[in-house]
Amino acid sequence: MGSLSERKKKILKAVIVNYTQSAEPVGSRTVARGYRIGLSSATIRNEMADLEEMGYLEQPHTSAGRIPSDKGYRYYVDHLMEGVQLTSEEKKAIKNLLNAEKIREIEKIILNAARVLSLSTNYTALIMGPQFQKAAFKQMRILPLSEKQGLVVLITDTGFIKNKIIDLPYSLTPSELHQVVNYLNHKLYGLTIDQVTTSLINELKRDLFRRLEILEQAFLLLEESLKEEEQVRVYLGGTTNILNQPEFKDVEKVRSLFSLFEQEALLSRLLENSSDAEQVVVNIGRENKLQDIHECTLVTATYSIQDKMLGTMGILGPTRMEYCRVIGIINYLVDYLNLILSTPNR
Amino acid sequence: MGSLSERKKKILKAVIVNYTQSAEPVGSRTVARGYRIGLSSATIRNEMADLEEMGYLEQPHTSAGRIPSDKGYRYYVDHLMEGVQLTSEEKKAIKNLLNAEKIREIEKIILNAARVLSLSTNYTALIMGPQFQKAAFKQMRILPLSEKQGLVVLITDTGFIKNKIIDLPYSLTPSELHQVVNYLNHKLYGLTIDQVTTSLINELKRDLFRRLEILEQAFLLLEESLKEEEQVRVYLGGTTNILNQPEFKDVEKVRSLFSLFEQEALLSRLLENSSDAEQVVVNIGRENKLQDIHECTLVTATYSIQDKMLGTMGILGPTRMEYCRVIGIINYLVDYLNLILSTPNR
DNA sequence: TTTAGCACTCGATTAGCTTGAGTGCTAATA
DNA sequence: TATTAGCACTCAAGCTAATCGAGTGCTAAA
Repeated sequence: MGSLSERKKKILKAVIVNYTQSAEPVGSRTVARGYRIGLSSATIRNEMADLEEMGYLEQPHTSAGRIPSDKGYRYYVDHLMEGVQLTSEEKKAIKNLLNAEKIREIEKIILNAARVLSLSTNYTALIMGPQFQKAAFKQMRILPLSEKQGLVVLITDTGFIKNKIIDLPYSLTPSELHQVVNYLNHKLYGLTIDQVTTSLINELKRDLFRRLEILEQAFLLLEESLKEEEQVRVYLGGTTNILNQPEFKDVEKVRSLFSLFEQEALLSRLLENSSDAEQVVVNIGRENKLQDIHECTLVTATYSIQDKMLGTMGILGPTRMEYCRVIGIINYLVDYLNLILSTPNR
Repeated sequence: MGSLSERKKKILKAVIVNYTQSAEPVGSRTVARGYRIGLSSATIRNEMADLEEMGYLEQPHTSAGRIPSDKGYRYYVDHLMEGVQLTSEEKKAIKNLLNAEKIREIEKIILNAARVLSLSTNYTALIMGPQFQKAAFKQMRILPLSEKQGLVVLITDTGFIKNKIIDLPYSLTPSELHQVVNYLNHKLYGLTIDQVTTSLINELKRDLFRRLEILEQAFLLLEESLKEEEQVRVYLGGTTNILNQPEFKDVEKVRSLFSLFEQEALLSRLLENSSDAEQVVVNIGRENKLQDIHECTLVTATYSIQDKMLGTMGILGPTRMEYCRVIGIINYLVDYLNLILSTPNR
C-alpha cells in the first residue's frame, strides 16, 4: 500500500495541503505553480488522473479539480504527514488556559480541557469523563439527611465523587449504620466498581446478616447507587466551531450532527471504540461507524491517571482537517493532563 | 391600547393563527376564505392596511401578504388568545415522561423536566437550576480524603448537594475538625447561602478562635466553597428542535443562536430577568434583551418548592410560536413540578 | 517521458422572461 | 356611508438561455 512513486506522494500531499486550506477542489495548475515540484501542469494532470483511479483522489464533477478521498487522507496521515511540534507559545497558551485556577475536582478539569481543546483547534471537542465503572472504590459515607433519608457519598481513587440520595431502612440506628459503612469500606477498598457486582454484594449481605443482623434493605443503597448503569458523561466544547466550516453551510447536516451531540450515549460509544489504543487514533470519514459523521474526522486519545486509563478525548472536524496541528495539540494536551492528574496533591 | 374594533381583532387573530401554522405571509383572500368573517377580501385588505399602519402587521415586500409584528403578537397574547386547557392525554403523557423513575436528586428532576418540555412543545427548553445562593443552609460535612485533603459536602434545604475538595490545614485533628463542623452546622442552620457572607464568616472565625483556638485556615474552606460565585447551571433540552423551524434555514442564525446556547452565563441572565414574576412571562422578539434572540419568543415561568422560588424555566421558539399551547404546557408543568418538589418525602 | 496546445465539459453566474399571489385604488353598489 | 367588484400594478420566485472560466483529457511535438 505504501507503494506510491515519490512524485505521486508529493502531488497527493500538495493536493491535501492545499485543499485543507482552501476547501476548494485543487487543479493541476495550482499544484504545478505552488509546490515546487518542477513539473508542468500537464504531467501533474496525468499523475492526478492516476491517483484518482487508485482511489486517493476524487473529482466532484468532470471539469473540476480534485479533492482527497478518505483513502487519500488515510495515506496522508499514515505516510506523508510530518509531525509538527507546537511552538512554545502555543504550549504556554494551552497551559495557561488549563491552569486558570487551581482546580481539584476532576470533572472541572475535564470540562476545562474540553474548552481548551476546542479553543486551540477551532474544531469541536468531545471528552468522555472518567469511567466510573473502572475506577477503584476508595471510600463511602452515608450522611443522614432526615429520619428516612440519607446521602451516600462514594469516592473513587481517581477522585471521582458521586452522590446519591437513598431511603434508609427505618430500623437502622446511627451506630448500626456506621458499622455497616465501616464494614463496607473495609471490604470494598481497592476494588473497581465493575468488580463490585451484585453477586459480591449478595455475598457481603449474607456475611453481614450473620454478624450484625441488619436488615436486608441496608444493601439496596449500594446496589442502587452502583448498579444503575450510569451513563458515562461526555463533555462537549466548541460545538459551534464546526459551523464555521464551509462543509456545514447546509442546515440538514448541522441538524444531524447536533442531534448526535444531544445523544450522550452515542457519543460515549463513539469514543469508547478508540479507547483501547495507546496512541492517538484518527478515524477518517466513513471509517467512523456513525452515519452522521461520515464526512467528519474524529481524532481521539486516551488520558489516564498514574497509568490507569480514565477516559477518551476527541476532536471532531471535517475530513478536511489540519491533521498535524490537531494531532500535535491533542498529544500535548493528553500528556499535560496526565501529568496534572497524576500529581499526587493536585 | 386595547382599542381595536372587533373586526380588526378578528382579522389580526386570523392572520396570526394562519401565519403560525403556515409560516407564509397571509393575504387578504386567505383570511376572507378561511375565517368566517363574512367580509370580502377587499374590505379585509383595507383593514389590514390599517393594522399595518398601526404597527400590528408587517409586509415583507409590497406584493406579499402580511405577517404579524412583535406588537401584533403582543396584542394577541394580551387580548386575543384563548387559554387552552391540555387534554387529559397530554397531561398523562407529561406525567409519564416526568415520572419515568422515582428520582430524588433535584438536578435529575430538572434535567428531565427540560427533556419533557422540549419534547412536548417541539421547541427548545431552558431550565435554570436551583439558585444555590438563595437556598438555605441545612448541613455540611467534611470527609477526610487523605492527610491533607478533605471533601466538603454541603446540603441545602432545597435538596441541592454540593461537593468541593479542599486542602485541610495540617494542624487539625479529626476531633477538632468534627468540632468545627458541628459548630458551623449549628450556627449556619437555616440561613440562605447569600446570608452566609464573608463578614458573617469572619465573625464566626473570631468566635471560634477564642473558643477552640483553631487555625484560621480552617475557614478558608467555607469561604472557598461558598464565595466562589458559582454560575447557576442552565439545562437545555431539544436544542435541535429549533432547527426544524423554517426561520432557521440560514446557518448564520443557527450559529448565533447556538453560540448563545454555549454561554451559560448569558442564558442564566436571560432567565433571571423574568424570575420575579409570579406568572408566566412572554418575551416577544425584540422585547428580549439579547440580540441573538430578537427573532425568537421566550416564554418563562418560575418553579418553587414550598413557595420558595427555586429557578426559572423557559421555552424558546420563533416568534411565530403556538403561544397558547406553549403557555398551557409550561403552566401545567410548573404546577406539576411544584407539586412533586414540595412532596415531603419525594 | 515530458510538455505545449487545444477542444471539450460542466458548474456557477448573470440576465431576461414569465408567473402568480397579493396589493392599492377607484368606481359602482347596498 | 360602508362595502364590494374590478383592474392595474408590484415584486419575489422560478425558469431558461447565454456566458464565463477553471479545469480536464487527449494528441502531437520536443
